[in-house]
Amino acid sequence: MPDGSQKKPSRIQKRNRRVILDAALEVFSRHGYRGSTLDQIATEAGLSKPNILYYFDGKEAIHVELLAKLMSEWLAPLEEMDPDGDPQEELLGYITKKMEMSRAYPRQSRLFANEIIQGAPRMHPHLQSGLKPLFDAKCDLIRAWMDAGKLARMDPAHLILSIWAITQHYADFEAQLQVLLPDPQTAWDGAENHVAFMFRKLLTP
Amino acid sequence: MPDGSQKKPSRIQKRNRRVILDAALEVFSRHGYRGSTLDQIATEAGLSKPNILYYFDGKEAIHVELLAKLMSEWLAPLEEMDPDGDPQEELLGYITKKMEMSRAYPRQSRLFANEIIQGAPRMHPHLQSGLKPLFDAKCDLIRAWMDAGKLARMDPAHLILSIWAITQHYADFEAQLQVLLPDPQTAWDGAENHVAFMFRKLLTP
DNA sequence: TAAAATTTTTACCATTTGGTAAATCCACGA
DNA sequence: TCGTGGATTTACCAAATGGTAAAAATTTTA
Repeated sequence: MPDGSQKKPSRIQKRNRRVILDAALEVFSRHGYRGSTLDQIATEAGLSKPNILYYFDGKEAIHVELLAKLMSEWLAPLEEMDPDGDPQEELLGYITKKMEMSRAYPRQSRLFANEIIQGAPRMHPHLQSGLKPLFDAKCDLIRAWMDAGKLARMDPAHLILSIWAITQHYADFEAQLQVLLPDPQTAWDGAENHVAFMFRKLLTP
Repeated sequence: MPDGSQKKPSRIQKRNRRVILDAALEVFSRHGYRGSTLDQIATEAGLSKPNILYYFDGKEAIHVELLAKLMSEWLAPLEEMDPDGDPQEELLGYITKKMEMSRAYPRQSRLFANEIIQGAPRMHPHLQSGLKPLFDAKCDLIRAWMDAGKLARMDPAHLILSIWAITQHYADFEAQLQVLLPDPQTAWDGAENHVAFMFRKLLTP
């Protein structure tokens, strides 16, 4: 009796939960929570709808699990920013990593964007308890770097927000990009170059 | 017999179409196309569902009309960028105007974001025919400014994309912002300052 | 003011949606 | 190999959804 149980998951259980979550990510990231249906997810997963409800307590449970997973994966690179490293290299490294994530995992980025645009109804607690403390800590770190004269002085909070804005944009607005910059390879290379150039110039004291 | 007809609209017709479009903007911008229902729009508009279908051909027709309106309003400030003005002031003026629009009309911004994130199914032609030519023209203009040594050299396309990314972010991710920067007044002032500072430094040769 | 036209409501409908109960299938250890 | 518990399907619901037909109410016009 799976869904939210605590027993050790069997091989088939692990496989199907993974398949379902992957299908759900595909669907939710495109249509948002309310715009997605269990039937779509079931079709995408190659399973029947009741079969999906055998593994998860319901539509919302799947969404919540995806968001929780997203949160930890998405925050990791920010956590890794080293207070003892070179400030500019640490920040630029973070920016590069975020760009790579946008390119490699656009679905996660869109899942997050959808949730936030819709007012973060299911993610609000996670933002408060997970994101906020880390955000504040990193703002302090960046401010300290600026105080030490290692970075140009500016508002650390808005600096981080700009980084998120630009890196996420390339994932979330892919459809627009494909119209404006038809060759994806050139577009991504150009994007990474531009973003690195932009923030290097901005951060240099 | 309204909906898509051509006769001169009566006073009551104009008022109700406006009320419906405003309600639809509220709902679509929050939940996306598929996540929104006619009942929600009807409630928000203070009209009955059949009454709404008396004024519009259907759910999709409302959405399409909103997107068309959005397109022209959103492109105007970009069009106004004057080739004969001072390059830095023109670009910074555009950026400021976009920030003001994000603050004043976050619903339009979210409507657009939702549509693009979902793959631009209804807006793709508009992007191709409306946005793309203007985008290319402004890229050429900016490149010419750079060639004249008036702006730091960089990829004009990605410069414009960065501007859009950051200005839209403040509208679309309002829910996140409210967690990270709880005082809205301070947040917006800080945002406008930061964005102006950032792009001034970036653009200065 | 009465007829004509427009606007709104009432009463539906077919389909979709999230979800359930029970029957059936199937893998695997004794 | 056979029984047992986990996995899957079948057959359903009740509610929600986009939409329609026609009656009723209201406004405009002659």
